[in-house]
Order: sequence, then C-alpha cells, then structure tokens
Amino acid sequence: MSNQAAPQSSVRRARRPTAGERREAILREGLRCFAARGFSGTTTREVAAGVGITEAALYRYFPSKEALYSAIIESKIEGPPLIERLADDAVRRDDVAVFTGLARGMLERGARDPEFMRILFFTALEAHELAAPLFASHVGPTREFVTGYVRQRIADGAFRPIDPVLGARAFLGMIRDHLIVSIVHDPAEVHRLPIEDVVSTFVELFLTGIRAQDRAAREQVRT
Amino acid sequence: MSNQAAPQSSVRRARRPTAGERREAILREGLRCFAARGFSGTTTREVAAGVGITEAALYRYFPSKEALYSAIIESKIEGPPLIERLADDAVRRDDVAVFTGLARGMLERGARDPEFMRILFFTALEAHELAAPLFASHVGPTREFVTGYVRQRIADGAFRPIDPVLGARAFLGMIRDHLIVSIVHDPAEVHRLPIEDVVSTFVELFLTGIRAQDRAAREQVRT
DNA sequence: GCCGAATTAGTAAGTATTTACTAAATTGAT
DNA sequence: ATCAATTTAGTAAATACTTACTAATTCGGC
Repeated sequence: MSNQAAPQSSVRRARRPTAGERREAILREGLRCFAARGFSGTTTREVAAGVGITEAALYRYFPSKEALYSAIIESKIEGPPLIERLADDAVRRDDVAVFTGLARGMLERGARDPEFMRILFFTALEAHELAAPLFASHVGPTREFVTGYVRQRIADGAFRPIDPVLGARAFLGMIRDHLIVSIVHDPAEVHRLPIEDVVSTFVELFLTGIRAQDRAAREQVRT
Repeated sequence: MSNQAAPQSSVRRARRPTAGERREAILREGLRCFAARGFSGTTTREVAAGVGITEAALYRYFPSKEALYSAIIESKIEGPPLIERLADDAVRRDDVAVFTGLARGMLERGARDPEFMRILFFTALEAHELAAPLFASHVGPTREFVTGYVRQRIADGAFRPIDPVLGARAFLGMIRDHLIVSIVHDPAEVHRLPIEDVVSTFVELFLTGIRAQDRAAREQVRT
C-alpha cells in the first residue's frame, strides 16, 4: 500500500499526483481510518502515513483534523436516489416492489460501502455536529418515506391501523439490524445468506404481518 | 462534587467515603464518560474530576484506564435472567408471552440503563477486546434463544419455514432499532410511545407475519 | 522547443499541549 | 502516633498543528 517514495536515484521518477488526486487519496484513507477507529481513535499521523505523505502535507489540504472529518462526512451526504426510484412503485401501491426495492437498496449499499455504515454509527455515538445533516440526508428521508407509505396504505385499508412510525421502524429495523450484525460485528456472516433471500424473507414477513386480514387470522394471533 | 452519604456514627464531620464507595463512584462516573464519548474519547482526568478526586487517587483504585474500562464492562456482564424467565413460556409454546416478555425486557432495560446500550455500541465499534465477552453475555444468548424458539415453532408447524436466523433477526431488529433511535439519536422520542404499545405492536406484527396461515392469506401477500 | 521565474507540493524538525501514569509529600480518621 | 487515602507535582510519550525550508511543476517570454 505504500506509495512511491523512491524518487532519488531512479532514472524514471514517478509522476507526482495532482492536487485533486492527492485530496481524494487523503479522503479515502481518512474514511478508512475514521470508519475503523472513530474520530478520537484516529490520529492525523496515521492518516498521513496511510496516504504516504507527511502530516504537514496533509495539513496543506485540510486545515484541521475536524475539517478532514467533516469533508469525509460531507462527501457521503447525498440526495435520496433510492427513494426516488421507489416513488413510482409507491403511487402504484405496489407493496412488494416498494419494500423489496427498499430492502435491496439498503442491503446493497451496506455490502458495497461498509465503511459508510461504520462512520454513520461513529458520528452518531460521538455526537459529531455533522451527524444531524448526515442522518437528514440518508436515514431521515428513508424513514419518512416508509412512514408516509405505511400511513397511506392504512388509509387505503390495505394495512392494519398501527402506528405508522412503528410500522416503518419494524421494517427498517429488520434491515438495519442485519446490516449492523454483518458490518459491525461479524463481517463474514454477510456472505452466508444471499441478499435476495434476506430481502424476500423480510418483505414477506413484514407484509404478511402488517396487511389487513380477515378476523379469523387476526384472532389467531392473540392465541 | 461533595460526597456525603448517610453519616453513620460521627455527626460533625463529613465522612470520607469508604474504599468500596469510592470504587463504586468511579465506576459510575466512568460509565457516564465512556458511554458518552467512548474509550479513546474519554480521559482519565475527566473521570477523576467527575468523581471529585485527582487522577492519582483514581489510579489507586484501578491500575490503568484499560482496567477501569474493563471493570465497567465486566460489571455489566451478567447471566441471562431475561431468557430464563421466558423458558417456561417457551416450553408451553406461548408465543405471545415469549415475544412480549422479550420485547418488554429489552425495551425496559434500554429505558433503565441507556448508558449500557451506548457502551455496547462503542465497544463493538471500537473493537475493544472485551466486546466479545460482553456480547456473549447479552446479545448472543438472546439471539440464540430466539433463533432456537423460532426453529422449534417451525418444526411444530406453527411458524412458516423461513431461515430461523432471519426470523430471530427480524424480531430483534425491530426492538433493537427502536432502542437505537431512542437512545443514540433521539432520547426524547423514547417517551413519546408507551413501551406497552410498542411491545404489542411489534409482537402482533411479527407473529402475524411469521405464523403459518391458510393458503389464501399467504397468496394475498404475493400480490 | 527552451529556460528561468513563479507557483505549488512536499519534507524535516520542530512547538505547545494533552495524555496516561507515578513518586513523594500531606492530610485526616482513629 | 499511625497509616491508609489523597494530593501535589511531576514524567515520558503522544498528539494536533506549525515553521522553515526544498523539490517538483507550471508558465510566459523568447
């Protein structure tokens, strides 16, 4: 992983990365470190060493450790393309498509970008000031989308009349817990179960549980 | 902070705390700090100041910061009385009692001891070496208990034949997510919804979703 | 193309402060 | 007076950040 650092006597000197490339490299390494050990568990020295430069060079790109951390978090703040993709399914009241898309999107993101999940948790626990914006860009909209959809389907008479917040939480909780277990605790387990199996199991479980049923089925539950 | 407990024999002077009391006070304050800012985000100076003593005094009771942290975590490692309480309900196959007891126990612990939840997350994220024992004493047994119960009920023909691990995760995920939201993100929200409402909503949702149903109801879900 | 000045990116070696931890002096209850 | 509990007053290492300088790259006039 060590960068080129043998410029002296060699005939062909390695090209020096552009400022943009360097900045990106610092952001990447910073993400790695902060995701692994949190803000206070990470030193600027580590990050610089990981990039293959000195601390002073790092401070050329970011005026402080805080600024670097903030830049990393901000780079993860983005619009909600997942929700937008599901808007169509939502207006068509296609429950299976909505919840399948949701589960698949979340689980795939977790598999693709596990460091993002860790940063998400660290910022929340460490109460970083950018935790709120970060959550407002990811977790919040998703929760509101699901809550709104559940509320709508209850109004439609398709879902049972439970608290929509709890309904949304129930579904998102299944997904999130799966992500937590696989990413935070046991990264190996994530590959044991194919994503599609997890998705369909959770969706079926949730929809069967929340859908309005005839009285007989509902009474059965109360044992 | 002045530390005055019930004066036993002397009335005039403030009694100096016994070694045991002091130790307890340090553990309490340590829990507060570590739960709030994690291991690397907490300084021994802070803890000592919070107790009202100097760092040197603290080091009389604990030989290192690590030792203090370990003692705090170990004080939270305990047997599984929750699961044991549910064993009877489990052999009687009383689904509602089992899952209600589970949800209630977890949510009440979260409400009673939010710092424990935060420590749990911090140790996992910071990959502290005591994370494993801590999880083995709390999270693991609960998950295994639920997984086993689900597996059993599937064998009974009472639950649908899904992966028991995912079934357990679905239920525990709902609960855990509720705890996370209320404790990590939004401590105010925990009081908005009465625990009993949350418990019954989740239990009904889950049991309705996982219970074996007649073909008509099952087909309905597939839309 | 060519070359020296200007600019940019980088380093080595710091500084000031914080941190975990400790030895020796002091306090206070009995 | 004794002696454990506590404080005073440290130490060495670590940490975020800086200073003073150098190497690499770009640029503008030829």
